[in-house]
Amino acid sequence: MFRAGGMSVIDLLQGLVKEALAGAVKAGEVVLAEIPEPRLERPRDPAHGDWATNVAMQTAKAARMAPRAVAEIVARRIAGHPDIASVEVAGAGFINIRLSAHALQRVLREARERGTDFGRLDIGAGRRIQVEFVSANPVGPMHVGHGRWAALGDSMARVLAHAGWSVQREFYVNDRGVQMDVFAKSVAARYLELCGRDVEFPEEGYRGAYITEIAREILADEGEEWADAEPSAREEHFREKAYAQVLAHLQHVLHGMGVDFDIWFSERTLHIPAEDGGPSAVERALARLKDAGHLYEHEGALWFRSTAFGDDKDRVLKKADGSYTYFAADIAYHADKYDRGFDRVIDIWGADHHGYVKRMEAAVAALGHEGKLTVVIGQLVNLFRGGEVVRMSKRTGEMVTFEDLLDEVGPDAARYFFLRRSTDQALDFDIALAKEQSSDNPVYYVQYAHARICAILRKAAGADTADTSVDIAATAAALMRDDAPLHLLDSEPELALMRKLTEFPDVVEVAARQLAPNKLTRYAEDLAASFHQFYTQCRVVDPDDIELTAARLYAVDATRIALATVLGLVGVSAPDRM
RNA sequence: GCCCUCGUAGCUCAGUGGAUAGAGCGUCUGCCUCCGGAGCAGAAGGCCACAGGUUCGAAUCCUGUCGAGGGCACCA
Repeated sequence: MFRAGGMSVIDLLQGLVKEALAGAVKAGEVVLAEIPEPRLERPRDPAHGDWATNVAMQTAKAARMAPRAVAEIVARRIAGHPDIASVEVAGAGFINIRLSAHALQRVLREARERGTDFGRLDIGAGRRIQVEFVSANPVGPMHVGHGRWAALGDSMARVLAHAGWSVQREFYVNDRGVQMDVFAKSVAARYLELCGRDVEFPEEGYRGAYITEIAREILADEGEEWADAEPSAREEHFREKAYAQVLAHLQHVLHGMGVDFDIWFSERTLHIPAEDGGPSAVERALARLKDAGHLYEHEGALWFRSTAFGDDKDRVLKKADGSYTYFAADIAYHADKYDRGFDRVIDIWGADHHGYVKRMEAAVAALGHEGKLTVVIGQLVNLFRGGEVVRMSKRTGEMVTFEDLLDEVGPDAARYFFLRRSTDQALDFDIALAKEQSSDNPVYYVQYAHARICAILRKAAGADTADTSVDIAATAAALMRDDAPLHLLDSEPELALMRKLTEFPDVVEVAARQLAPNKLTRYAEDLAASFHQFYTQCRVVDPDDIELTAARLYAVDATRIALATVLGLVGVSAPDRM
């Protein structure tokens, strides 16, 4: 693991510990065939130091020594380094390390100098990764779960990019199949009703009011000419009109939350013949599996032997009637992804699709890309309003859509709440809380810290603290002194703030590796808390102490940059004023 | 019935095999002559669902039981 740009604190410590252990081995104090990569962590209890490593426990067995004995040897070799204030051996063999104020102060320069690149890593090494998410059927409005998956996918994409991957966002459009037909029939039925015709609404049709809206628009645009048209022609025409309208709507709503896709991939294109008239993508994918010996025929259908790759049962790809299953198209779709050169593919699916994971992994393995697909299961969202469950009826189509929610709580609160829970947890979303502008609402807590910093900067620049016309970046740049005496920052709240800032690159790494954007919101709240504590105890702008003011302004601005950066990864705005 | 995910403070949830298991909300008590009180400090609150196992060490890994949600089509 290495990081673009400067060396982070954790890298420094890891290097120190490893060097110390290697030195001990070389000197014959410890006998080890292999030096492990030491793991550093922030202890929960501050009495255990700033950082701790359990490397002595990891190696004690192989070295045939007591863990504490190994720890003592390593500790002795680290002590005395200018970045280390103290080293202690504790407990079963932990090595507790306290950083010198000097080492902590360096993170402020790192943040200031790197700006929005603070915490940027190179663990992706420029490799290409695709995140496919939302992929809602273009037959109606998105539900709230789609909104959560949109926030998840987009934030994952952001944090992966920050970790050095080359990221593409993709939306798979299921624009063929039974649902599209039902959709078309539903619109046609409403249209005929509007024309005063006596029609029976399809039993399994979509009953949402939006269907009538679409029908009404077609009627306004094209009149009643379709009422007497041949039914199949009418349905095909309506399907395309309605599809285009819904797709545009999906794009509009997602854009409203700051989620924009690079590619909208049409399922239909997988079924049309190649440009040279050759076989379709689906046919090519099946041929590939067939050549590799993974297909067989049974009872008139063509099957994929997915059980050979860990699936529960084999799956049909081509039905007895000659048509392809959805799964066949999905295999072709994934084959296409890898053909496009992605080193890794992430699919975010709703919890209702988790039964589909094994077969998809089996297919990807059969195509020769084992291990390059990660399916993330996004759990659903339960809506509450002031503690009361918001009831929805699928039958009547009455529901609170994602768009409704976005209109009511706004994109910042929506995204922040969607990301606060781990991905595999069902989410209880309280609309009343998300709208509340108080400390009960974590998104405001974090944004308030940022706005508060901006107010301090305005104050320091001699402007009114509430003057919105002040350009914060320019103000900060003008105020900061490269020679600010950072060594004055040695009180506990100041040190705590700097310690928290040193964690940021690590948070980015963990969030990217675990595909866990909820680590970002948690960190944002921790950092905001550290700042608020600092603010309460440390007066920043003090005309009687120019030097301390310069140093604290430097720390405050480093915090502003870190807050803005982490909020950027979450996809939430960092307001100058609230 | 089989498969997947989840059971952690009154509530909502963090917790990458490590030390006395954490946060927010809620409850109770304090803090504004001072840069934004949308803030800060403190108190109370736990058999990490249960039972075994793995090891120096388990909320975390394995097995079983109980409970919650979801999935089990030649649908998409």
